Amino acid sequence: MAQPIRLHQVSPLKASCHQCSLSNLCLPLAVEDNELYRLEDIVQQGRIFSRGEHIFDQSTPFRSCFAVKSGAIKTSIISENGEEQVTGFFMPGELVGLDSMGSKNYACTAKALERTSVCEFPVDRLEELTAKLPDLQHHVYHLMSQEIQGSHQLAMLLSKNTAEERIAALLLSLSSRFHRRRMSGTNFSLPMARNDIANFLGLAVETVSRVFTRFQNQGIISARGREVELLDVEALQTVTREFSRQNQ
Amino acid sequence: MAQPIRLHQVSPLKASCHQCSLSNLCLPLAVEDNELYRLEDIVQQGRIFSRGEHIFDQSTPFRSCFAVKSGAIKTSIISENGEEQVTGFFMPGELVGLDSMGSKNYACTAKALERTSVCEFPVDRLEELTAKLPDLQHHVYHLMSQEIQGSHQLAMLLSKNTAEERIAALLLSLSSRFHRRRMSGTNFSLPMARNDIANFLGLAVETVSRVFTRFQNQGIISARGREVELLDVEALQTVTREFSRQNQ
DNA sequence: CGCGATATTGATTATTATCAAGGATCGTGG
DNA sequence: CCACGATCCTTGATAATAATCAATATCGCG
Repeated sequence: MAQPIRLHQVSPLKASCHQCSLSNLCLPLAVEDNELYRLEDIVQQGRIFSRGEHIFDQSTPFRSCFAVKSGAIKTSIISENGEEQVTGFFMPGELVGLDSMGSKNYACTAKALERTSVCEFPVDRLEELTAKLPDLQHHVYHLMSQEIQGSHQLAMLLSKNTAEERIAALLLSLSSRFHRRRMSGTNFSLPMARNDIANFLGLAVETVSRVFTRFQNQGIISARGREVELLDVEALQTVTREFSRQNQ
Repeated sequence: MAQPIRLHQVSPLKASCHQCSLSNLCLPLAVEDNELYRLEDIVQQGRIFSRGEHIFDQSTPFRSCFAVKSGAIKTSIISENGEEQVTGFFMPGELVGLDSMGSKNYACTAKALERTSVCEFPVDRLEELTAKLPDLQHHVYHLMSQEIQGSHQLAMLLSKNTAEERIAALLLSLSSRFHRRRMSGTNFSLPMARNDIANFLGLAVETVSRVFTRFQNQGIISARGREVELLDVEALQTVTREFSRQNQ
């Protein structure tokens, strides 16, 4: 039983999911230890992208999903007229490209927000593997449904909430995602520019700026550029719920 | 080979995908004829829901996906404060519940907009079957990714487009979905109330009403209640692209 | 036929976009 | 290491789209 595992680990091109600190967030989460070699077998050792580089481009042939190992990625769709909509931010341990599963071409463009390393899962191999490992298949379904749900939440945010509520929600989301990686949930560095935040939340950059300063004046956060400190998480949570108070 | 098929078809509780007029839109689309019995084997003959009835409720245990056979369904999520967001409309041939795949509970509530019949696919059996039929697995991935993409498009619509553009886009979407079923794409009956349209598109009901009358005055559509006729499809398409013109 | 739910229309308000300008920060090359 | 340009961020003034408030009209159903 141990033999085949070793055999696969020796290849320098294969990632070692066993040793990855993100294995409890990423796909290995759904794979038994003694089956992990099968995942390692299809993973391609990640390239490193520097800030601004594209991991993949919308409408080019869909080949792989990518797990973020370090850094951060933003995905966006471009409409026929060239209008961009940021559809998501992806942090270490998160899987990019699920919105293209089962499609011929990538449904969006993925861009590194900072120096970013990724693990690559070729989809043909991934589909083969999910057919063999029910738990992995279940997990992929789960991740995809999570992405649908997240997108629905975003739609809700966009159509029902004020600028302050949207930004509070984003800050809290980032906070919990940092926290999950055992990093500070109150003191972190935003991987994205104000512009990306604005686009993602359906706001103008100026509005984002104004809300940041308003939150600072209220002592809820402290921000210098991309460095953010959440001084009053409860207040932020209140802001996201504020809407409901007024309406009931 | 023909024997097992017959054997399964005789059960009165099993749906006959073979004979279903929607088999080219629904899951059978991805299953070979000689494997179709396996799908029929897990399908539960659809119940019929009258207008307003719930097919399933958010936060109750996730058991099944449902294919719409006739009628129409709306899905919506309710936030902690009771705020509702309509997340989608489902027409015959479309699959409801994918946003809950891999989850313990339903992620949304599904409600019949009119008298609606459905086919039920229990997820445990469906997951088993997708593991055995690679084409079906691929198709489910495809449908889920389509739902992610649709949701991203909605986010784009909500954050970047005017009321007129949003409504034009919805009308065109419905038109093409009717057309796909070989029904008129220019003369149909809206399955949902103005309220649902408004909620889905992030608008106030009054705004929806106003846009409808504006479109009528411009001779683009003709509407009496839920009966709609698209008089000038090109004009509608122009409206959805109007935004781009102005910005470049 | 009548009631409640749904839809339309009008007047006013408010949130956020847009326009405009200045200030900070970053990265690069001299 | 500093200077430069470019990008990014902030702040202010004004404008516009759609929400809200309010009232009436119509539809659908029992």
